Amino acid sequence: MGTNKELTSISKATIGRLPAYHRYLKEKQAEGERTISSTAIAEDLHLNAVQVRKDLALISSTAGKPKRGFDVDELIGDIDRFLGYDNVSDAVLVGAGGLGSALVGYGGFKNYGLNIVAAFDTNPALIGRSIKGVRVCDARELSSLVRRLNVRIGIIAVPKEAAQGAADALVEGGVRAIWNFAPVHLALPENIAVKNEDMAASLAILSKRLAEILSHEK
Amino acid sequence: MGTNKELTSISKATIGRLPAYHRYLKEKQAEGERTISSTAIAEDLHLNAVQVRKDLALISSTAGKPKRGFDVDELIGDIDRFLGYDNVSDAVLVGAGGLGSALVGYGGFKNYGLNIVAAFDTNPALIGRSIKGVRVCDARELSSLVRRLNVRIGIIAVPKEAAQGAADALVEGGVRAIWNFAPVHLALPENIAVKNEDMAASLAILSKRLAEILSHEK
DNA sequence: TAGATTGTTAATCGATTAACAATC
DNA sequence: TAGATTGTTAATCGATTAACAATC
Repeated sequence: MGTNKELTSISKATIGRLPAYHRYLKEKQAEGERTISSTAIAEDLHLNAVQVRKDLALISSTAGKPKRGFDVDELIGDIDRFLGYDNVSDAVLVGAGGLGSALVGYGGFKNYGLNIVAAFDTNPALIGRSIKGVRVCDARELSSLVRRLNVRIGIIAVPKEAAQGAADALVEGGVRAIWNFAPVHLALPENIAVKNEDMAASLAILSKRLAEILSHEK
Repeated sequence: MGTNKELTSISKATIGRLPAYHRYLKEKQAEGERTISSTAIAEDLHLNAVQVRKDLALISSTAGKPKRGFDVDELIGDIDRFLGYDNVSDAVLVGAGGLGSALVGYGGFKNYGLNIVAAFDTNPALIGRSIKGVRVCDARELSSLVRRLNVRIGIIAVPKEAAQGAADALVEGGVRAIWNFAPVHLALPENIAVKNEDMAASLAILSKRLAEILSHEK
C-alpha cells in the first residue's frame, strides 16, 4: 500500500502545494462536504486542474471517481500520512527572542508534525523561563541536550551574527535538518537538509510584482 | 541607463536570488574586497556559476571583467536600485501580536526598502501602544488610515480566521500588494499582488528532504 | 603569453498546461 | 444516455547547466 510511491521522488513543487490542499480539504470537511473535484480545488486555489489531479494522483491511495471526484476524508488521510502529520517529530528552537517565541506561539506546529521540545538562548534573562510551555535552556547545553534527546530537526531564530554558530552546535548535537530564519547562508556539511526562510527574497518578489501591477495601470 | 532592462521581465527565480547576492556582496565589501568573481559567489552560495553570471548580467550596469570579475560596490548599487532598496515604500502591518511584533523587530525591513508606518490590531490592550517605534492603531480605522497615508503594501500577521477580513480591509484602503503570513488562501481581486509566506509548505519540503537523507544512510 | 574569467549559444532538465479518450 | 470528471500522453514553457569562443 503506497510504500513504493513514497520512495519515488515527488517534486518539491508538488510537496509545497500539499499543505495548501490539506488546509483546503479540512475546510471543506468542516463544511460537511464528502467529495471534491479537482476542478473545484483548482478554481478556489487558483491552480490548474490538471496540476491538481497530478499532484493528488501522486499521494492518493484511491483514484478519483469520474463525475464525483475525490473522497475528502480519504484525501486528508493520505496527505497526513504522506507529510507525516500523523507522526510527530521532535525539534529544538535556537533563539527564544521575538521571532523564536512568535514561532512557538504561531503555528500549532504539532498539527504539521513538528513538536518543539526545547528552546535555547544565550540571554540569562530568558534561560529557565518557559515560552508557551517550552522550556528555554542555556545555549551552552545545546549540543549535549540535542544529542541526549535524539532530536533531528533544529530551527534557527537567532540574530544573523549568531546563526552559523547555532547551526554548528546543532550539527554537533546530531541534528540532520535545519530550518533557518536568519538572513544568512549557512555553511554546512553535505548531508544536512536546510530550508532557508528568506524574508528578503519573498519581499523582493512581492515588490517586483507590485511594481509591475502599478506600471500596467494608467 | 538601464531603463529598458528593468521593464524586461526578470524571472521570479532570479529576483529571489538577488537578496542573497546582496547580502553576500555586503559581507565581502565589509571584508574590504573590491572585486568578486561569479565562480567565487557560486561556490560560496552553492549555486551554478553560469546562473550567477546570468543573474548578474540582468541587473548589472557594467559587465564583469575577464580575470577580475565584478566590481563589488557597483554590483551592490545595481541590486539596491533594482530591488528598490534605495527607495523605501510605506507599508502597514495588520496584527500586532507575537508574529507581528516579531516581524517589526526582526528585519530591519528598512534596509530592504520597506518602512512600516503603522500597525493595526483589534485587541484594546494593544491599541495605542507602540512596538519598536510603530504605533498600534484600532483595526476599525484600517481602511481609512491606509487610504489617507496612501500606503500600497500590507502585511497580514493575524490569526487565520481574521486574515480574509484583514485582506478585504487593506484592499478597500487601496493597498495593492499583500504579504500574507496567515495560513490561508486569500480570495482577492485580480490586480492585487500577493505573496504567501507558507510555513507549512516550507516545513513539508524540509521534512521530506530530511526523510530522504535519513533513508539514504544505513 | 597563459590562464582565469567572462558572456552567449545550445542542450538538458523539470514543471506546467493542453488535448483527449475513458468512465461513472 | 449525456455530461462532468477522471487519468494519461504529448506539447509547451521556463529555468538550469554544459560547451566554448572572446578577452583582459
